Amino acid sequence: MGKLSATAIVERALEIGDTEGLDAVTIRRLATDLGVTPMALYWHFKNKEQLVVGLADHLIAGFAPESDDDDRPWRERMRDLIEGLVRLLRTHPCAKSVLEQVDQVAVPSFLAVWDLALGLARRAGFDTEQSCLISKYILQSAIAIADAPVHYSARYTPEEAAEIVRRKRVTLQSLPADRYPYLVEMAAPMVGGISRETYDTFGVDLILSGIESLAARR
Amino acid sequence: MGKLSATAIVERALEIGDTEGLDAVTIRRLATDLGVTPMALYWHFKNKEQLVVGLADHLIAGFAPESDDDDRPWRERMRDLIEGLVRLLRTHPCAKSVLEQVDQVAVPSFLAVWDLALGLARRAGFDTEQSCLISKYILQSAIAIADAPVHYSARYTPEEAAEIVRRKRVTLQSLPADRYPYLVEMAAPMVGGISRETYDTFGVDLILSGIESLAARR
DNA sequence: ACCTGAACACCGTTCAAGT
DNA sequence: ACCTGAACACCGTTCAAGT
Repeated sequence: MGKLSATAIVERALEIGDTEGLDAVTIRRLATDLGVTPMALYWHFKNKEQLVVGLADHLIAGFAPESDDDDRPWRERMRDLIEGLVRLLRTHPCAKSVLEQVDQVAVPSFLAVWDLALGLARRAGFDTEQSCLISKYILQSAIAIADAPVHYSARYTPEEAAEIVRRKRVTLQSLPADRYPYLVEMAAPMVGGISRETYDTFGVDLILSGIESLAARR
Repeated sequence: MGKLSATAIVERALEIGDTEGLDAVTIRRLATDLGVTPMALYWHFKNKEQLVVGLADHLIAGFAPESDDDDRPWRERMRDLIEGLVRLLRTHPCAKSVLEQVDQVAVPSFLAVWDLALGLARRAGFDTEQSCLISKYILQSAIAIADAPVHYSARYTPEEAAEIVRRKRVTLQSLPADRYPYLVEMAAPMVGGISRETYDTFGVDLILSGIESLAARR
């Protein structure tokens, strides 16, 4: 049989993480779900930190940055990269937590993304320090764009999700309007009512145009 | 005497968080540090989640966004906001984790920052949805800028910090240069050798110029 | 090679009780 | 109002042992 394997563990962990949050992904929970003893997991992963590395690697490997023989201009390739990150973060609700918690240097596929971003930034004309900063900036701002709260779908039924959004909106709307005038006014979009177009195209434009306008200055 | 108080707990928690990481901030650890029983903390905070809310509120209240009677153009005010966030994240190594973990809607001073950002975005000419996205984007990209690994100083002696940076650099440099050419080449700045000027001025410019160039389009 | 059993040192939290 | 004691249900992890 060989029921247990590293990928089986990772896949179940992502299921739990996406539906119940990364905090619910625990060695013991994983073990009972897989019909096995908690200690069985320690043969496949040295410890929990390495499990999270496995999760991150699995997630990022899914949207593999295209190969080296890509002759398109850096703007297009960088847009692809950012859009890929945003899509990843949208598809997997727990990707944000995973990428925040993991030691990124330990994740091979993450290093590949990093390297790609560095190369593109260099090609755009930035120096080494600036390129380093830009490559971190790309991931972090992709998180900002993808972080719109549309993730309830995996975790709840549509009715439950609507109820949660409603409650959050009411919370914001019942704040003192003299102290937080804009929050009260914009409670609805703030809490999840943003259109796909706004955060997919406007959001990516926001990131890219900053990079482009600084690239033009050198 | 009244040794124990909410602010005393928060201050000790921030000391631990900044020097040993937020994971080290535990109810029980906090209690022994403060010479008290773990359960004593539950009188001051309903649970650990509320403690983290307290941490976030304390952190953000420290750099209070200026009052309403500020007639300067939105660019300047937004630059101040971003610089303040970056400074906060630099001063407190654990601020990043705190802001990532906390339920931001529950933090009063965070709502004030959010409201300010929303107002400035509206003034820049963005619509409601775009303004919501921008206000999230500002915090997240500030994290990207501030996240350069200069934080070891609080946790280690200068010699230890140098040793850690050296080891990380060696790790990057010993990667296969054919797969990660740029990472290997830029290992040194990537791991902490970025100059203050690059991430303080270039980084803030990066964020602002994206917003400005999109604002100009409408 | 792959998994189990028992045990250890840690968590957050509740609930009744003290002053 | 403010804190303690004892207990509960969870963690991750080690170590020796099984097949």
